[in-house]
Amino acid sequence: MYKKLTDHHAADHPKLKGLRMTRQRREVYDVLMSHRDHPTASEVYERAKSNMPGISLATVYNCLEALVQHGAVRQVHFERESSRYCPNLTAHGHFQDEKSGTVIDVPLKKGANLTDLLDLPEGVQVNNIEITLTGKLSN
Amino acid sequence: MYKKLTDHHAADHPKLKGLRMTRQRREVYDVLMSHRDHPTASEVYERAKSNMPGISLATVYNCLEALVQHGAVRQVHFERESSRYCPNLTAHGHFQDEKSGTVIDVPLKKGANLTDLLDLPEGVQVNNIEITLTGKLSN
DNA sequence: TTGCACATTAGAATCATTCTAAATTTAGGC
DNA sequence: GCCTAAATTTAGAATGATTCTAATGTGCAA
Repeated sequence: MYKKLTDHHAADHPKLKGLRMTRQRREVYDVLMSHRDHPTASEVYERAKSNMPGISLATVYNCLEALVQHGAVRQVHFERESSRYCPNLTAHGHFQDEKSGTVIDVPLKKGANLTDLLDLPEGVQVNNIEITLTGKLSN
Repeated sequence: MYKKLTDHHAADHPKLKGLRMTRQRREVYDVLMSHRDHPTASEVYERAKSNMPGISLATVYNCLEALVQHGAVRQVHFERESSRYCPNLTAHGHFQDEKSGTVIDVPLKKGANLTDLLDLPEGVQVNNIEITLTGKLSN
């Protein structure tokens, strides 16, 4: 007998409709929702193992990809570092401190529309935007 | 006898002051300035070889890094694809067509200041900004 | 409850990039 | 022009994140 998959979890988010809900995907999603920092796949793997010791790294990659595909989670990239994962679905960018590597969300100001600033060619359809800043967090 | 390094080249750009100018760095910089698309290191390598058959891929990586370090060239990243290199030093973002992979510059509108849109914490020092868009180029 | 399309898994494979250590070259001082 | 120290180039090995493979397991619609 397995744990019933209908128990309440963070994973009951509307964005997850249509995604086959396995224990592993639920666990990976719960890890992202509960920490809300910007973990890499390996960090998600380490955290997921504490609840689910048998989960594999390949599965963590698979689950993260499925969640990204379904728009439940966003991928964040700095240079060519490991991808990081962010469950914040509002319009925002990311700032990384050069010294510590810490990543924080950078909200867009209310009513701000990035594409207003950009001189895009006619007729392009934009599906994804990433805004990444790096620098020093002065504290 | 080598080709004199004082011959006129695209590489005489002011941003190159203070950078020891080797034949290889000059060649790599010339490749970037003359095509102005957004080649990967391997693409730069292929192009550089036609003028300088003995150049190595490791050297192309080294030269690109030196140019980026000196602010003469910028690195552009889409997801975790190979880094691409861009000699356009004005404030701009990049758009990648999902089908062809083509990358184009996206200028910021005149007078636009990205950080006006962002809700940055007090006292952060921003050293680099990347704006990357992906989608479909409808033509 | 069952069937099967889809998921998970361990380990191998891939591939961009960095590292290593030896040979070469640059730029500056004479 | 020549010499030297320090920086650069080079081929090939190493690294490391991610993806692939093929065998096993499972969610869920009927």
